[in-house]
Amino acid sequence: MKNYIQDLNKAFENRIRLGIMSILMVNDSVEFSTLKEMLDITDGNLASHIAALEKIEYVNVTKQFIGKKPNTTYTVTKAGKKAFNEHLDALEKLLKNRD
Amino acid sequence: MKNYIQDLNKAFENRIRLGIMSILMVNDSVEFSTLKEMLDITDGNLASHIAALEKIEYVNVTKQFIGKKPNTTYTVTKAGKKAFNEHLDALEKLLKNRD
DNA sequence: TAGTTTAACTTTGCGCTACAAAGTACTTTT
DNA sequence: AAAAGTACTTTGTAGCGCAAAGTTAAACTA
Repeated sequence: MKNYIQDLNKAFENRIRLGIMSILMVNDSVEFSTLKEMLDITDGNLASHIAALEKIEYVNVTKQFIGKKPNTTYTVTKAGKKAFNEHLDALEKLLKNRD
Repeated sequence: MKNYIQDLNKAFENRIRLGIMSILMVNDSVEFSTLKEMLDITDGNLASHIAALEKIEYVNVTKQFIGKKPNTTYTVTKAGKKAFNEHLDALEKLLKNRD
């Protein structure tokens, strides 16, 4: 049996980061507040997980003003998409393995 | 968007426990040493993860002697199978979600 | 214009987790 | 008698996850 466990990405082990990525993969751009609501977590917690994904360059941040309000949106980077897809492939193989 | 994140099982968040379960799901009974080799981790680490799965009754342990050697084998319980399948369902839904 | 609110953080602090390494118990092999 | 094998348990450390509180800057509010 090949060891697909090694191919799982540590960055996506946490459920919240898994959630962030799965949302960003199917939405071009998502706001901080939207993510916060979807995931139902505290803003601090979200910020720290996003920061982790930003640091490894899986997620891009865009800060702007919409009207008078600050607005932060996130997108997944090319590297992030690749890494996430590889993670899903590894997951799939791991779980379908029947040696 | 329904929050499938909540349906993910904390017990399976760790990659090693995910690996243990995925192996036990498709093999009736697996030895300690086999698991250790397949997962390529230290025996202490494996023992502690197995202990966690045992404690919540997702895994059964059987100790016996084969010839002169002690032999410990593990099987997944009914509850373990159910929990793992539910976890996989949640994963699938989370990742396929396109709202 | 002082005080409150909103958005998006950052910092703090604590409890929990993961892991390697070392120690243990019992047995077998040398 | 000593070494090795099986399956742990214990120890110690570093890191993580999270809520809560603190921060910044701009914007309404009285």
